[in-house]
Amino acid sequence: MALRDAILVSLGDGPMSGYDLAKHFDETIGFFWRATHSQIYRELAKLKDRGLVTSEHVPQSGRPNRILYSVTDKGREALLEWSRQPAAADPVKDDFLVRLYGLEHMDMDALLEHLNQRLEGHRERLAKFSRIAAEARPRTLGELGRLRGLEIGLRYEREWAQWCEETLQALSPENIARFDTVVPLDNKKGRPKQ
Amino acid sequence: MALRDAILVSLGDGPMSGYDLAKHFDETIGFFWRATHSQIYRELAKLKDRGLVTSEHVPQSGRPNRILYSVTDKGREALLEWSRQPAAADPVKDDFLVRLYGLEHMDMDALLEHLNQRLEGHRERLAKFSRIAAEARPRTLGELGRLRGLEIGLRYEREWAQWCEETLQALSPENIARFDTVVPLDNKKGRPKQ
DNA sequence: TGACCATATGTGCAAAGTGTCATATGAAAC
DNA sequence: GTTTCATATGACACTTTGCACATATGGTCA
Repeated sequence: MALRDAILVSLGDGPMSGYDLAKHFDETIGFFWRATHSQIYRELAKLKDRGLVTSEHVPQSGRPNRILYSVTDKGREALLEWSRQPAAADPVKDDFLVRLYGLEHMDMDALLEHLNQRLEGHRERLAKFSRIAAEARPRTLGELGRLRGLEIGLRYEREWAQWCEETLQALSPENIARFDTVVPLDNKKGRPKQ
Repeated sequence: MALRDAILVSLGDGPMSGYDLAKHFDETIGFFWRATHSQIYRELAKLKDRGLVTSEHVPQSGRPNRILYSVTDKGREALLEWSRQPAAADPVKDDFLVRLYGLEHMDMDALLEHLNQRLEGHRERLAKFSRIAAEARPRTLGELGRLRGLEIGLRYEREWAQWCEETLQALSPENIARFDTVVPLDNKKGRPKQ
């Protein structure tokens, strides 16, 4: 139940509406935790019921009114209590690695293409994170923590990018040629090319 | 919907029972994908309904009978088709990084303790993966793919371990002393020590 | 003898998460 | 003029996931 806490942490930066939070989850905190707007609105309703946040209606002209949420003392206490609980280690769940595990049964051309796409994504995020990290000058504890988060994101993207390059090399036609002597039974239809 | 495919890939190694698969998910494929036995049994039932696997009852003496599942041609086709679909990038979801983001609102002592625990886990898995990788001599495409999977696991654990060390350093009492001038309002009860 | 463990397959239920639709409005693009 | 976009909140259906429980049996250990 960490969506609750991800929201409370986000509201620590100041009052936000559900819409703001959804954007915040897409951008800032998005590397660590994801949530859709429907999930967020539902969770906000629960948080309000339990008294962890308060809401305030802000009329707007032209656009729909906003509902600004703020953390209460009870909410801050809940956060503190949460931080004492053991942190759930996030299990990696990766489609692509499952495919690699069953490499013999896959469409190799498609796999290489996906690998290239993936490499590109990792490179882009690596460049973005590097740029932000280079300019960071943490002055508060909060900023220090966020910089450490950025740092693991950076390492993560860097390693994945390098791994993609290595894997593209390892799975290049020249390199897999010698493995092709072992053709699995079920690939008679599956791999017409090469 | 990749649990389906993770099961089909696992069954590519040969017929297995639900119980076998659950163990397989705990051990071999566990770094990429996780599933509990209840999830697996339910998914197997669905797969059988759709004709992607067949089942065979194997009587045993003493223990409950096993039900061995095998992939059908239709199942192999489904796998191949799946491998052509874009691979879903796995969103990182990490309690601990959310806490770091809201570092000002957390219990620092507890956080440092969790960080140490985490470091230990990463080190253990790093050692384990290194050991396995050192002995690997891939002879088939499948083995090559599994080695590549192991390689990213290794890199992942290595970077996390290093990051934990760096972060422990960065959040050591000496280093955060100068940040302590900015004491958040809500920490009056939260951080009695230090 | 009784508790517990490993094997083996399942069900029930609640929580968590995803995707789509509904509603409302002004501004900009075509 | 009509579509589309950005803002803004919410309902609803659906799937996925995880936990606890149910059932069955033989072996091990205290």
